[in-house]
Amino acid sequence: MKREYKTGPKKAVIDFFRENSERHFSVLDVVDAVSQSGAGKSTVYRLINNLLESGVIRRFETPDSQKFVYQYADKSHECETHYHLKCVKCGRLIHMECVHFREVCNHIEKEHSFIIGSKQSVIFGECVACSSEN
Amino acid sequence: MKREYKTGPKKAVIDFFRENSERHFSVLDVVDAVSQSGAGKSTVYRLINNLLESGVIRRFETPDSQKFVYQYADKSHECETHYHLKCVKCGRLIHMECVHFREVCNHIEKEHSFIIGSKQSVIFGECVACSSEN
DNA sequence: TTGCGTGCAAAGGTTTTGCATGGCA
DNA sequence: TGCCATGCAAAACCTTTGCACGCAA
Repeated sequence: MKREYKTGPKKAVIDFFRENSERHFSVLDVVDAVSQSGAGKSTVYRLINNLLESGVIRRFETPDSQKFVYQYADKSHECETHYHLKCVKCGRLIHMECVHFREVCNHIEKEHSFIIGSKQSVIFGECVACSSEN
Repeated sequence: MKREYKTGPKKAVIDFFRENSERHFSVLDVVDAVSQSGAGKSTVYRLINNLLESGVIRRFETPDSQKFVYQYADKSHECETHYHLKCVKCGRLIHMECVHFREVCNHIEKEHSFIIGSKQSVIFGECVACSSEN
């Protein structure tokens, strides 16, 4: 049986993600952010992969770069049942409850023969704040 | 003023994407596929970046791997105006015209204050063929 | 005391870059 | 002939791995 230890680096990484849950970071951003706590690079890589697998954080692609970014997955949200909008400008993730959207998903499943994975799908666009800046 | 040359490697890469427009490939897949034509690795990298920028191909993330894949962007489809479903199993890209979906996008823009970028957003899920396999 | 988690350094893999050459127009 | 595109090799980068040690339980 597998035990799990509570350690400094693990706490540092989780805290960092939680305290900045509105934003996303590349692995190296995180390495940088927690380096003062003494956590090494490979540990951060290992932790991020663990957290990703256990669903504590989520992974996103960025439109411009080749790198992935990671963001805290707030478990207080019921992410199984709703949909996600992500602003390509500021990175903000919006958890959207929307009956109409769910109805359309059902429609797509019936009429377009496609089962939408709401967990895997992120709809990109621009949030109010960013679009009003233009 | 910038001229553009018609060259062997360029033709090989574009042809490969066009002839396999239903599927997606990593850069190294393409390197492999066109290697017989004599095209080198760095050239393929450069070509893929060019084609991506000019919109001839599109980039997708893969759910499991750290690598991106690329797929021919069929210009005969009016991708500005419709939506995209992509099967996470087989990679098939479905160009969906759907009035209901468009209505919901308008709804989201008005009520949820979020402007959906239909070009950037890909909805992941499972196509009929793949979901009936289970 | 046990064995998981860590740090360091090295290895592995992918992508980019520099530079001389080749070939399209 | 001019200059863009290419191939090769090296460099730059990012990520994973091996191993010995430290530390939580």
